Amino acid sequence: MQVKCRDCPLRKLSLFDEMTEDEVAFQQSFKSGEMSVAPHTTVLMEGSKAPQLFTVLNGMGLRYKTLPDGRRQVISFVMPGDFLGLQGAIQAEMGHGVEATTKMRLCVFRRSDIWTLFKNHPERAYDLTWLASTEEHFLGESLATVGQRSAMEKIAWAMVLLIQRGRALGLVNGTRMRFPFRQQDLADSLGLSLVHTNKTLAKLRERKLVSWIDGVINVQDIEQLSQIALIDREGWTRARPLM
Amino acid sequence: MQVKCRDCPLRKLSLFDEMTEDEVAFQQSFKSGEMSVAPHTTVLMEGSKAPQLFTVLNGMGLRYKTLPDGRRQVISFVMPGDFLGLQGAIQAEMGHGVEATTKMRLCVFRRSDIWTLFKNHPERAYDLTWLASTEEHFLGESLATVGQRSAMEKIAWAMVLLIQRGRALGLVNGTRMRFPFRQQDLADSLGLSLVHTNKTLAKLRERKLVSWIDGVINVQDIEQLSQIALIDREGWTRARPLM
DNA sequence: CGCCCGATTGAACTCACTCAAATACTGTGG
DNA sequence: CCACAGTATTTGAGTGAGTTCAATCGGGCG
Repeated sequence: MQVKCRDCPLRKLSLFDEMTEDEVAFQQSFKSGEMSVAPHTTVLMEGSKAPQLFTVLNGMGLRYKTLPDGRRQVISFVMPGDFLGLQGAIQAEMGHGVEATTKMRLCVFRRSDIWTLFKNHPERAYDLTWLASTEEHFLGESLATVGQRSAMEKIAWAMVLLIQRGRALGLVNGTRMRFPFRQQDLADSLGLSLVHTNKTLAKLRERKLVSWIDGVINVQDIEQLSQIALIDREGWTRARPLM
Repeated sequence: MQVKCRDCPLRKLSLFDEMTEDEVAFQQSFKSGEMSVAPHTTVLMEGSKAPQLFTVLNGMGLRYKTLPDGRRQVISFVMPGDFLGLQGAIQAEMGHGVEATTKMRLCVFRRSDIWTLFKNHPERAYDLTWLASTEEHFLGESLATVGQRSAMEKIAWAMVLLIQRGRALGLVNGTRMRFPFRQQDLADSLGLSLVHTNKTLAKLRERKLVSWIDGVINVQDIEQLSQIALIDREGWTRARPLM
């Protein structure tokens, strides 16, 4: 029932780099299985050293960190094509947890094979570094947003980036995208309270810039949203490796 | 006048991994020179694709991102042993800028040699990924701080982490460490205003937990500071690679 | 039907921000 | 050696963006 790497639907997206026959073959051998999880399952635990690495085939989720007193920071939203668990494989342990918000299908790799990859497949090792480095880049953007932007700017920023990402993944229908999270999740990702997030979303809805109703985001005016969010250069549409 | 890698003073610190003869030799061949810069020099420009990579030999600086309207987020403080420019080498361009706050001496590497490294030195390639992944980890921590902690918690958190890092680098004298930044820099790193940063520092000084006067931090009660900051596990004292 | 969870709205509060001005320090030129 | 300008720190006062508390609404499900 498992998808062969050569038939992987994700590879067809222009968002992802072309792969050589050889690379596909190696990737296939690297793959140790698939995993399906129910909504609200913890895929990787904060602080754990998981024996596995994952690539998200479909479904959405989030990465998060919790403070000892329970406050939670959502680090990023997880979408198809995302590679999970690198920190746990390279470092002793994961710096954040990952949970599947919807049901999710994941491609599973053995952590212990990582070294083989570095030893015998330098292009793929390079790709891994690319991924880590890109993640770092994106976290820098998030940090700037959470640290410097106002609530209105934050929400607009998040909406623009989400829709851009969704578009690159073929998840956007016209101006609409499924977004199966709670307002609390968005609030926790931007360092805002739930109430204020709700009120700010209401304002953007009234102004007919973006709505998020019944789990569907509808971006009506991405130009103006980008302007509010102070987004200049184009976000993450560049081709990236797929593991 | 240049330091040979085998004599590199940083390598003597227990903070950094042991290196084999072979690794030292390669590192030496990878090294293309040294660079000294005056205080307040931009080492890497935001959005640029620099042809060089650096390891900081000594001096301090900061990584930052600026919004189109001038607001600035300080991403992290740069200390000796830090590896700079990986994003520019792997991605098309740097996601943040780097400036030397004090005068700084840097070890210079050619960006174009990166591929050789992946091809012929898998252990070092692994180390590079380690660094990127650790940076990501740390940015996650910062994000959680900026997004979730209160001003008092933020400042306490920053002071604890800085002193821990300084200690690992042998920059701490008893409880004191040189910290050649402006309050504005700390404020920009935590998403606080200058004024509030100043007042919060004053409170911590009155309570005799930490003082920061004349460019010197004096941590008087790290226990209580850690408690305020909600820091549980020990920070970054684990051994790391040195490039 | 009743329960639970998430979204929504109103109201009061407060933490952190902005504005403003004084003080302290450093380097420069006369 | 002093005057002056520019920069960083400190302090006070008033304001406001965003928080917290609280209550209601609405849909899905057992």
